[in-house]
Amino acid sequence: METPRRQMAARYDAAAVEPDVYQRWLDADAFRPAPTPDPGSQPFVIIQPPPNVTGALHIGHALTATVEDSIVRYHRMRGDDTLWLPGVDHSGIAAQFVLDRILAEEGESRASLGRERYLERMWQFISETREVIGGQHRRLGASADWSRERFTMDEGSARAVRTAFTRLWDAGLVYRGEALINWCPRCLTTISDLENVHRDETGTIWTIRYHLERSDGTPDPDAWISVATTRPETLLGDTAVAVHPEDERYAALVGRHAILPFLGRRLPIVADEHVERTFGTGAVKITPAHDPDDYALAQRHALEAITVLDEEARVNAAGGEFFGRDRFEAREAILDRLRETGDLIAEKPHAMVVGHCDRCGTVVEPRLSVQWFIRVQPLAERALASVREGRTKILPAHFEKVYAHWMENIHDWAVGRQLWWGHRIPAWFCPDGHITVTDEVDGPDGCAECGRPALDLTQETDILDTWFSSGLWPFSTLGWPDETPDLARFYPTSVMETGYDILFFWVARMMMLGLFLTDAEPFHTVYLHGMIRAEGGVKMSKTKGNTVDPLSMVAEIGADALRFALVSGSSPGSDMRLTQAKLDGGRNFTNKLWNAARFVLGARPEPMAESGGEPSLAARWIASRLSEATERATRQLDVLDLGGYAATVYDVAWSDYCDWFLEMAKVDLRREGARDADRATTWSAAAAGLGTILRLLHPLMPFVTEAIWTELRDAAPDAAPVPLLVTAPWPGATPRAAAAEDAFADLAAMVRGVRNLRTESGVAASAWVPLVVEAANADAAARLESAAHYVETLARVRPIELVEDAERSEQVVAGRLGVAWLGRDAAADEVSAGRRAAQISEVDVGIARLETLLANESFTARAPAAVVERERVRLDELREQRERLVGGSE
RNA sequence: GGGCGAUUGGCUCAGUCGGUUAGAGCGCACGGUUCACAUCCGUGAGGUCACUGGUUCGAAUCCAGUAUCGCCCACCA
Repeated sequence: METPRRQMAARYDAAAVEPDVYQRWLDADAFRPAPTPDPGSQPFVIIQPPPNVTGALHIGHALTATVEDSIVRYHRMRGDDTLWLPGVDHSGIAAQFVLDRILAEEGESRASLGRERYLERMWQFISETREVIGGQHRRLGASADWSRERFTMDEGSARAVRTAFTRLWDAGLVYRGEALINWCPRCLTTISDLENVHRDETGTIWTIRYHLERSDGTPDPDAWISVATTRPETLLGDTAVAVHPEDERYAALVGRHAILPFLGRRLPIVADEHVERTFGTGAVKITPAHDPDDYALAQRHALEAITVLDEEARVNAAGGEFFGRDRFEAREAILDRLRETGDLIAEKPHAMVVGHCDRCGTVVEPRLSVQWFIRVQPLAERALASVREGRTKILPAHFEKVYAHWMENIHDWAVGRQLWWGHRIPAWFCPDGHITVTDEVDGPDGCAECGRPALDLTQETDILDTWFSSGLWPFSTLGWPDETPDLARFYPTSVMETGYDILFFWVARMMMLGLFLTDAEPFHTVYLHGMIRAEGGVKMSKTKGNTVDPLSMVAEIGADALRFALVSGSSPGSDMRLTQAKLDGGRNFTNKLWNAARFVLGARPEPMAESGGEPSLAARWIASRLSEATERATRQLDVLDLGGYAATVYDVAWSDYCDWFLEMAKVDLRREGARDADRATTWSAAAAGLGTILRLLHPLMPFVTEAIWTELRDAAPDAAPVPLLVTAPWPGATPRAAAAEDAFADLAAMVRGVRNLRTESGVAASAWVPLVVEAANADAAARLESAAHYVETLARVRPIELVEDAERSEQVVAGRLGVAWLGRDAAADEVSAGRRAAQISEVDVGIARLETLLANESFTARAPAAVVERERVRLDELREQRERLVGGSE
């Protein structure tokens, strides 16, 4: 029974093909793990790093999706019990930032709406963006199990958050206390150290006189101590001046007092070893409520801390005449007044680092307040040990050092946020000051300490840092804290794939919380990808207008082409440049595959005979090459070397299969007098090879391979034995054919040599010219004869004449098969003389080098025998080649 | 101030725990209307692997140092 020949479209139309293919996968329910795992299968689980809900996906998300999807599809084909669980992060502060901006455009604000209506508005906003994000992942080909899609603000996450927080509290790892935290006066919330990003800036350092107190308590106009500061406005909160205990300049002053300008406050002069004598004047003004160093010093000396800035960083009532001014206005005003009084005695430029809010860029203000903290040292120790002892591996490995360094110097995590969008801290205050923490969704029954009824308690209004719920993600998504079947089956997970930029923010927190809460490493491998940069190696940013939008790329060149461009030439942890040339390369490769398939399907012999006889050299060779490529690709995917894998499949598909095999297959198929059975054999080999390539390539380029698979399945059921490629098994190991590979190598060398001869001799590309060959020996002659039909077509030479001891042209090519030169017609076109002489001297150089090497006794004695032997063989070959080149003419 | 990484043809990158002639894509030059593909095919030019020293029979690869670039961390006013 013959299948009618199918006609593939002349051009691959990704925009038309991809949505249709994706729908077929969904219809087949291809992305969901089986209801029960196959016996003997290993679980393979990736939990998707949840993108922010705040907007559309950018190119970094496309990279994440591509890498994860490739790995997941590979494992699915391997027959693993594979789950890729997708989700979205509520991204507290970022989401509020975006929504606030939208509200501002509408003339509304957080304040005008109030907490409840604001949160309603947020849910409405994010339900739209969540849809968009899911749709975009599907366009990229993400084979995630959408039925398990999660959100960090869904009820499951909320429950996990309450449980996790309560367990940390019960273990004494959560505390509430007064401390100097990073405050963003614009976002109006605490931020963590990680969200406080330091930038180098050139500021000014001013030197100010503080007059000393006289015995009558008034400032002495003639005696002072000079202090240096970069933040004059904090002067209002000064409560001391500090000097180094061994600084002789100030020794006499320690114990006395200075008088604070404007406010008249008495400032004790204290001695503290942390003061650097050589910096500034050697005397430091101490503002405990607005500087971390000063705060620490104040603790040592039991100094008062006076807050002089309000939430929005304006001078508060404690600031006297400067009340109500913004901190930077106040700075100028204070400097002006100091100039008036003559107490500003120096100002000069000063290189310094200034902390800014990661989200909005505002200069962070250290602020003294009562906050929730997680005591992280005990958590960090375990997280560190897991990596040190190899239970979790980080790729690339050098990030293990970065991780360790951070874990070793970790500070407590200020985890409360004065925001609305997020998980409210499950803590209740009792009028008597007691704190009750509970994981009960409805709150506690009463105060845990004094038993006062629940009605008297009020819940904490602070919410948790977004990264707290993200830190639970690998297990909260699987049902934790319940012992769900998914948790039992899929946890711990396998690979955590994400960008190195959130190693601390996220990976470290997952490790710490995961180990504490589940007593297991949440994943065995962390794969960190690099950042995508624009042409020229610069950062992509919307303001620079040099971003690559993944979705418009998909529309333009297709998801496969984009995916290929993102992965090829990349290595983990290294940034990579996404250039137009690279995108073109992906598009070209997609096109190449499509056309190769179009050729193969169009070349199907009709009617199709039974296969029979020996497979041709081309067929045996490509099978062997694909076997090698399969082994290599498998190895590379197993160690997550995506860039290497992409190169492997690209090379075998383009160079081996298309450039050589298909051209040789054409010869076999079109050869006059070929038997139908042989044609069938060759075509089957072509179809089988195509099937293998499709399977090898499917993880990275799922759409085009699936589309071709559909066609191939109809034409060659043996080559495409299952309905959908997405569920096809990964190619297995097949035997290599060393003989065929060697035979091909010699043949290809001959073809290349002859092509080169033609070009150099100026033979017209379309011209058929005779070729004369003096075979190296009888075996070579036999092999040449049996492969003559290939050489003829591939090198466009006809006829091929085998000779012995003939007079030869000066234009020859020499190889292991023998020496060849173009026949009479071409000889007349010779444009360069002495090619043979040049070849001989080239061979002589090689011979000389090898002779020297092999004469070196320390080489022959110390190098491994196999290496020495290889060099001996090579020398023999070159000597033979020289013999043949020289022939009888010398 | 600490730490990490990079440095390979004009550009972007590979280079398999050292093996002697360093690869690919793009770009470039030349040639091509061969019935899958010009998003293509063929041929070619182009690299003393940043520098210096060391280890070794042998170094792009290992070690030390230098330079340049990049990144991360960091409480000196």
